[in-house]
Amino acid sequence: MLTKRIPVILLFPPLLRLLDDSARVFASSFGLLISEKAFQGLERRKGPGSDGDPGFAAAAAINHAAYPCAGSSRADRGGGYLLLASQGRHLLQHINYCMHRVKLLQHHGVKPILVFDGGFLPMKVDQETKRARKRKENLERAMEHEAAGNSVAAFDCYQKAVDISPSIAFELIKVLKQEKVDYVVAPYEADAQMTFLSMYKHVDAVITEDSDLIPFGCSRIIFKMDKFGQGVEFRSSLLEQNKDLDFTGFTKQMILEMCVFSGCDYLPSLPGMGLKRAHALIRKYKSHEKVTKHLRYSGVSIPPVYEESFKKAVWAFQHQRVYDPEKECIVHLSDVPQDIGEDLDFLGPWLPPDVVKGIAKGDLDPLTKGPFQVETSNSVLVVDKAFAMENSETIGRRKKLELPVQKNVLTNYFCLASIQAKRKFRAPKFTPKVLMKSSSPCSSNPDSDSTGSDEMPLSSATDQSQDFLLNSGHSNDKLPVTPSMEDRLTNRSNKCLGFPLHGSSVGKRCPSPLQESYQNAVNRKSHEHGTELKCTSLENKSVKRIVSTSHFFSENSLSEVANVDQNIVSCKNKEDGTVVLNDHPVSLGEPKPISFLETSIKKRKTAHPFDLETLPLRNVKSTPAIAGQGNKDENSKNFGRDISHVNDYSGIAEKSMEKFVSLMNSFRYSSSGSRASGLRAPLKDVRNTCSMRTNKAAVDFSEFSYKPRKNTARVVSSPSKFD
DNA sequence: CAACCGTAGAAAT
DNA sequence: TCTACGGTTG
Repeated sequence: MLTKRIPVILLFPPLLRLLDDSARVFASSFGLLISEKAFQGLERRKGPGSDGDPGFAAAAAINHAAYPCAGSSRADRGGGYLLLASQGRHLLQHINYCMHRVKLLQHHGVKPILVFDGGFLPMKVDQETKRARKRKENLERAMEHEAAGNSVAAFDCYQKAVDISPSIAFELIKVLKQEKVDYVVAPYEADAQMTFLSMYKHVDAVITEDSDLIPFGCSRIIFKMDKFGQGVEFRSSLLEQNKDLDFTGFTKQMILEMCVFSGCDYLPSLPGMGLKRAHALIRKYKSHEKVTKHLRYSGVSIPPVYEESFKKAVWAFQHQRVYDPEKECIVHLSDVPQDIGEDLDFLGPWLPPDVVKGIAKGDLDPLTKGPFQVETSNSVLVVDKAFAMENSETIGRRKKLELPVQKNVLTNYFCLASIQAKRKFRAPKFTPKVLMKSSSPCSSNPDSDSTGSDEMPLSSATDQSQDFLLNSGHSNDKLPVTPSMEDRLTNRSNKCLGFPLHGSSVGKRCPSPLQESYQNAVNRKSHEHGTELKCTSLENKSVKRIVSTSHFFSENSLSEVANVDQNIVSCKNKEDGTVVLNDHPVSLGEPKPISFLETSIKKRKTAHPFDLETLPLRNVKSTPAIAGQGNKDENSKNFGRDISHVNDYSGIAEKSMEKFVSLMNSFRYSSSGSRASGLRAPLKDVRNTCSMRTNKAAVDFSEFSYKPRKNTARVVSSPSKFD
């Protein structure tokens, strides 16, 4: 998983752990934006390809990586073709996995937009070249091993020498084009791009594994979404209600500075400075200037460069260059301040509109800014062959497809907790009126009580993926498409957004037998999740672009899910007879009391000093969302604030949180238990003999000393550059 | 000085 | 995720 490879990112998951109230387990699938990182397992390693030649030119790397496969267990299949196919299998797994997620979201009426990483930010080039160097070393080592006849060791090194993610992205984009799923390749970082889309309400939420989205200021993030569509939701608006760390009075700026202090991609943290200390310091001194001042005053020697680097890191979070799909040009995430200086290249060099557009569409290599060097036809061939091979294998033996499993234990923990909670979860008594009209999946199906059917979604997920595979494999022979409301809707939304691609649209083919089996599986799953579907539809009131779910299911008249989902769509239509984006699907009446919050949050509920309005929202409106009324714009703008639906998840959330908190209680922050709280005076004037953690942005901390420890001397990196 | 805490590196996956 | 370590608290 990505976070294991990049220590810098590791620094933020602790923050995630500390979020309880604002990070809630949600039990329905929603959210509109998927980062490729959400599909973990997708990236074994982030960064350039071997030989310092980064990015998408990974096809060459595939050859290298594939080569040792011949010597491995797959040798029996023989030949170079197999080598590539073997790699293709990996590609396929990832693509398959991604598409499963896409379909899952689409099934729940969510329109995903996949966001890919683009070029490197100058600030990160150091890291990337280091990674590239390591890969090169591994490649050389692999060749040595190979020459020595040690194929196992060689294979190991070959694996380390390869960056497969660009090739996955490249192939995935092809599939996305075929499937008419929206995507966008960021000019630089996907995180910034996703934040941009979220900020300007092109999407309602971001699904990702990367907690960098928090310092970026993304207001609604869904972490660790599993294959059931469950995950942990983060809302910046609920941050104040967090218990483990007290964020009351924190502005977005403070959160950002806290994160930078504790270490980020753009700036390594000071030794001994972790999230807790950063939090305590920011809490007390409010701004990074005052914090550094205080640290210096306390005798900590901080290099003069630090403040400048700190500012740059903050700016990189705030003003990074991203692609504006509306204007079809490169823009800053937010307007740059005056004092930022002349040279803005550290935010990502400016790019001409045609280039950045080409990159966004996946037509241009974000690194070379030119056409891809990859031999497309070949790779297609390889992948197609791999598809065929995979299919014959999986269908023939009905072998369980090896989807990348979420290995993160925290994730698993959450999912487990959610599943456990789900077993005991009963339909909320409160049901939206509109939904009552149709046959509810819960009421009509005796199995809707999900007890004991946990394996089901698993297998259905597998089926689904396989089915998808099959379809993709034959995706050239597309069946006639009938124009529909959804199509119009789709076109419209695309037009207005200017995304590279089309609208979503899954179910435009006649259901194949496999598809039908998938449908059945989905239906069964839907029954199981009946109540959650209702929640989903509740959620959807704030979802900006709901497309095609009903279409998908309308071809399967048996689907009760379809009824529900169609209801949503029909509600969307009812205002003026045409499909309206951003409309409320259901009328909820009075906002419900928030039981979850009431029970688990004792903190005061004051006006939010956490200043959401500091964000450069284009359509800012402070009117609180009132469920069931208001115009469409308001709905989408205020989605982050209407938490009435929380009611429905309370059981799940409490259950999960209870376990979560007990597991994570080592992180408990109690204001009364003074030990952890408050500021610890750092050790004074002790020379920091240790080296810095290595793979971070290059900042010279040779002068710096802060809470040094003996054991830090064990750090491997030889600080030659600090000499 | 025991108990506890946060950080950081190693190990496992 | 696990664990060792140095540091703080009372």
